[in-house]
Amino acid sequence: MAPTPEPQRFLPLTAPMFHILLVLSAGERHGYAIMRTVEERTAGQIRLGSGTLYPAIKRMLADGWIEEAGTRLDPALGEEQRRYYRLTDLGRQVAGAEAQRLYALVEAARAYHLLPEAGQHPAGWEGV
Amino acid sequence: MAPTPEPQRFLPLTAPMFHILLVLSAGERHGYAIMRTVEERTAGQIRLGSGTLYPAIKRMLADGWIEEAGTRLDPALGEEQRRYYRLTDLGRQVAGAEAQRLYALVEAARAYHLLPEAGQHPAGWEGV
DNA sequence: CTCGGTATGTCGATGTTCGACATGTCGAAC
DNA sequence: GTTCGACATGTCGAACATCGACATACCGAG
Repeated sequence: MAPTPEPQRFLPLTAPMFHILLVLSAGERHGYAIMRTVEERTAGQIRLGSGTLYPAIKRMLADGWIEEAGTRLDPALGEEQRRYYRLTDLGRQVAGAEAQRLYALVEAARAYHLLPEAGQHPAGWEGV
Repeated sequence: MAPTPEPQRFLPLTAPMFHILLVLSAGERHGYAIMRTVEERTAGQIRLGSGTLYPAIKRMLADGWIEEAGTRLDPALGEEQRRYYRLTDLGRQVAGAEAQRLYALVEAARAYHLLPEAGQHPAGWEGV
């Protein structure tokens, strides 16, 4: 039945790992841009230090969740040493599987009245 | 504005910790019952070993998320050595804050098309 | 009387995060 | 011209949590 039963074996993901997959799902980025985008997206609430980010990238490459999109020599920016990464199919599947896991937890939390009722957005949590 | 001392400072929670809070939010339980309830609730997908559970309980007690509800000598069960725990107000707040954090991540995942559109439940994920 | 389930707990190995440090470039301010 | 902050990548050690295995003990069924 399941064409790809694999991505679940990596769950659960840690928070930093999921945040990285999340920003990469929106497009290619280099390491520093991942940091900044996460910080921006969460209004400064989540900050990835380089000691978290770069080892995480290394593991994701090794596990085939992401691949290098080429070191770009941006013509407008001198010759910067930036390493760009993009999600692989597996990476997107892992991110999707983790998102479904989180979704199920949120539903459970609602059932136990830890959250406002379905459809209602709690104030101040629009985009973390 | 915040009447209580920042439950957010404990976030993010690890998966085992949140599962424990989740089952305790439904009522008092002893350690072994927590294990079995989590396993039951997730159709056997999540299993807490005792090496995860008991140290986690110890930390939660120390941080005031849970409190001992008394060692019960169940009259029908001889004198069993069971330690019951219940959520404190702080524990419920921490669980709620974590649930909101997860909710925001799910919304972000939806915005990035990692999940089916709003309101639709992906098949086979009703209660994990 | 042995086996499986209940019940609590420790131990060591492993893996991840976190903050600090290291290195180097670039443009703007002074 | 040099100092400063932002960009950019990376390593290191300490701290912490999980995980599976092991330890202990009681109980009832077969």
